[in-house]
Amino acid sequence: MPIHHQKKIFHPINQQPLANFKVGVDNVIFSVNTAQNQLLVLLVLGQQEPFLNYWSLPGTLVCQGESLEDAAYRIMAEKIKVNNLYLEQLYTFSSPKPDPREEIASYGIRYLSVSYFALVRFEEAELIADKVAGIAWYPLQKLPQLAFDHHEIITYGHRRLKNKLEYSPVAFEVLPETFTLNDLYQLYTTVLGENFADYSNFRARLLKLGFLSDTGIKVSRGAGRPASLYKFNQAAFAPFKDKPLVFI
Amino acid sequence: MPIHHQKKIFHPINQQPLANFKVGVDNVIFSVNTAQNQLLVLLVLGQQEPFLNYWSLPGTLVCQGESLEDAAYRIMAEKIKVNNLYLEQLYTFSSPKPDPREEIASYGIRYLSVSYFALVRFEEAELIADKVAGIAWYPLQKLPQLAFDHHEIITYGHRRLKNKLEYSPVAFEVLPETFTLNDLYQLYTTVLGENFADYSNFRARLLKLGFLSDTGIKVSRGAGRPASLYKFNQAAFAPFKDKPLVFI
DNA sequence: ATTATTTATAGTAAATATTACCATAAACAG
DNA sequence: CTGTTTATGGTAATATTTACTATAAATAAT
Repeated sequence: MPIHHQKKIFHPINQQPLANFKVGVDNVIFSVNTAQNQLLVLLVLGQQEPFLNYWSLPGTLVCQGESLEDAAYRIMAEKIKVNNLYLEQLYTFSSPKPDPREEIASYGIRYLSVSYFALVRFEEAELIADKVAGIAWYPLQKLPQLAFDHHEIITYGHRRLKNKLEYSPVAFEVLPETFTLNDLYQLYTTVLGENFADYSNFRARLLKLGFLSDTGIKVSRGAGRPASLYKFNQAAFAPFKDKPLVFI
Repeated sequence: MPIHHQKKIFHPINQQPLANFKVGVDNVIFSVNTAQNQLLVLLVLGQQEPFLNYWSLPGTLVCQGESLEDAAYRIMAEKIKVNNLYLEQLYTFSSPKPDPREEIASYGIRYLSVSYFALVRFEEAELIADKVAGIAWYPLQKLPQLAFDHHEIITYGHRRLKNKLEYSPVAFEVLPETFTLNDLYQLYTTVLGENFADYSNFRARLLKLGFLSDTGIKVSRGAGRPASLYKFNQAAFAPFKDKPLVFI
């Protein structure tokens, strides 16, 4: 193994020694199973210490020449096959303690975790079980014990998802290409909870906005009148871009 | 100078060499001059390369044993004397290129900038000119040329400030302890632009919410009927906490 | 001193949006 | 067939938003 000599560097003003960091990226990947009305988070089972036998958020350490976003997209590519993808930075978590991984800790190197928040379509997402002891969608209500502060990160991600849902058309990143208005409604209730506008008013509001186009295709799911399949119309949404728009 | 031996560490999966980082914190500190209706950002004049003679956001490198938030508060304490303070994390910016500072770059160490967003009361904020070539409030509309991507960070911070103002009582962190309803209105127009509810409706809306208490004290500023000084009533605001509340 | 101007404050009527429902349509289940 | 279920369209009551008017209390001008 090559040895890398590195001078200890001091703060130019207060002369305190600077902390050395490795930077990791952890993704909170959400998806919604519309059939079962479940909000899901993707977790992986750690294959080595200190994550061994613990479920955790899919993450990676940032390599040379790689931006944070690069790393976040790399995680996505390594874990999931998907056509459509929404990704944004969530929050940066740091602890003043050194990294828990022995090899890194022994050099007093600290670990910084930049979390990203992602949405994928459940129906078209294919998990890649390569190189991990386990990978699975977990319902947000039934999370296992998680490594480190990953529970906190997920909570933070869920809050962001709720906000996004209310103020942006992010729902259509999570729904299949075509969906019924009930699918859309169920998505909102699963993510936001039960207490908002009733179905009838929700329908009226969304249709009035005019960026949902009826495909004319009807689907019947068990009993009841068949529902129309709708499509999100990107062009018709354009006028609302950057305008504060409340969906629910 | 002590020499610090450090093994080159590789990614456990893909065997790529990991990047080494120094982490910096940069604060976007906002304030509002209610008298002149100016939204201000605090800038410092760099005292050494590569910031020499460039205005930039007040920032620092994270020292050993210091959390990101610690560092952000340290910047505040070093630059400004203030009783009241609002601070939250903004965004983490990274470039895949090594740090531009020669000493750091020579070791292939990269620089990660975690930005924080702060609000202080202009009237009670006392700038500390210690150890810098210059420190000053700049109107957001008249920023000088800035070091690195600091312009981008400020733009991002301004967007966050606008959102905060619309959905949280953050205005009262920036206003003096007591203020007229017109002060409040001017703050909103300065930050958000002219195009929202007229003054009369703005007043009615805010007063109806019930968390502004009239101190009974009147102030006369030039011509016109004297205005009542109001106070933000933290207790009366409590019921609105965590509820989606649109102010404008 | 009187009148005009300025700013603060209160209020109101029309337009719009929200809410809680109801009625009917179109499927399935018995 | 008849009841049940889900989808869809609609309506009346209520609440909110918006544009605007009126009055009060100060300063500025004549």
